[in-house]
Amino acid sequence: MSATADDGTPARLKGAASWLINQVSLHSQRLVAEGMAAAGARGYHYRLLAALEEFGPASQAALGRRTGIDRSDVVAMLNELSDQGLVRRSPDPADRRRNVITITLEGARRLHSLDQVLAGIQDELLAPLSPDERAELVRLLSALLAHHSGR
Amino acid sequence: MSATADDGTPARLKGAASWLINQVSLHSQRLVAEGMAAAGARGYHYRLLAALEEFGPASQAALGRRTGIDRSDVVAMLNELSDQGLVRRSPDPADRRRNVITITLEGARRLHSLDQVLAGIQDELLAPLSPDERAELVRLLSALLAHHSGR
DNA sequence: CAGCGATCGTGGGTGCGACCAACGGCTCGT
DNA sequence: ACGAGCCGTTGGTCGCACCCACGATCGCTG
Repeated sequence: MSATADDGTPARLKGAASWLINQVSLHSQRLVAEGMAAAGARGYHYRLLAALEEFGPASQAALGRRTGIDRSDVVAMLNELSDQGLVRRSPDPADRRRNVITITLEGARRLHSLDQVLAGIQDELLAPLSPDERAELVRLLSALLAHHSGR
Repeated sequence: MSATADDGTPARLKGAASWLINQVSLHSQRLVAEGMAAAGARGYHYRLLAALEEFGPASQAALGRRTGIDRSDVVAMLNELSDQGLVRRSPDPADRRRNVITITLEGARRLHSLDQVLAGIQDELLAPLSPDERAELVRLLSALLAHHSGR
C-alpha cells in the first residue's frame, strides 16, 4: 500500500542474529549518544565516571582495563573530563609513572544525572517488552557476553 | 585469586541493556568482519549482494534504501564490488539518472559462500544458548527492531 | 647495584560504519 | 517550459575501537 515500495529488508538479514543485534545496537547507541550529548557528555565519559565512583581513584591504565577503553583514548577522555572539572588528575607519589584520577563532587553530580538519562533510555529502548521479557533479554545477552569474555 | 585485580566492570554497566547490547554487538561485528575479511569482503558487501539477489536488479538509491546504507557509501561499495566483477553497473535506458545494478554469476557465487560464513558465525555467536533460547533472543530483538523502525 | 623487562602516560595513526551537504544531470507533473 | 524533486558522485564529519612507538619510571634479578 503506502511505502516507497523500495524498502523491505532482505530476508537473509532479518533472520540473522548478528544483524539483529547490530541493528538494535545502532538504535541503542543513537539513543545513548543523543542523551549524553544533551548533557554535554558522551558514552566514554559515563563509563569512566562510573568506574571511578564505583572503585574509587585509580590510575589511567586501570581505568582503561575496567572500562574496556584503550589507554590512549582514556587520555583524551580524561582531558575532556578534567577540562569540565569532573575529574582531577594528579601524579601518584607512590609511583611516578602513574596519575591518580579522582572523581570530583561535580563529577559525581554529573554521573548521577547521566544515570537518570541512561535509565530513561533503557525504558525507551525496551519499550515494547514486558518486564519479564526485559529480564529474559538481559539474561540472554549476559550469557552471550560472559561466553565471549576472553576478548 | 588470579586476574590483575584491575578488571571487573562497573555494576551500573552490567545491568544496562544498552551496554549489554552494544558489547554483544561489538563481538558480533568483530566476528562478521573477520569472517568477511577472510573471504575478501566486508559487511556492506554482503548486505548489497543479498538485496540484489533477493529483489533483483535495482538502482543505487533503491539499494541504499533497502540495505540502510547511505547513498554515498553505496557508490564506494559498488565500485569495489564491480572491480571484483561481482556486480555490473549499467545506465538505465528508461531513466538516465539511474544506474541499474545487476548481480553477476560470480557475485551470486560469492554471496552463497558468504552465506556459509555467516551461518557459521551465528553458531559461534550464539554458542552458549540452547535452540529455544536462540529463538527467544531473535524474537525479542526482532520486537525491539520493529518498534524502533521509523527513521 | 647495574641492568633489563614490564608498565605507564602520551601522541600519532588506522579502520569501519554511519551520517551530512552540495553539485550537476535528469524526469516528471503541472 | 519550468520548477520540484530524485539520482549518482565527491568530499567531508563523527564516534568508537584499536595499534604502534616513545620516553620515563618501577621492580626484579643477577
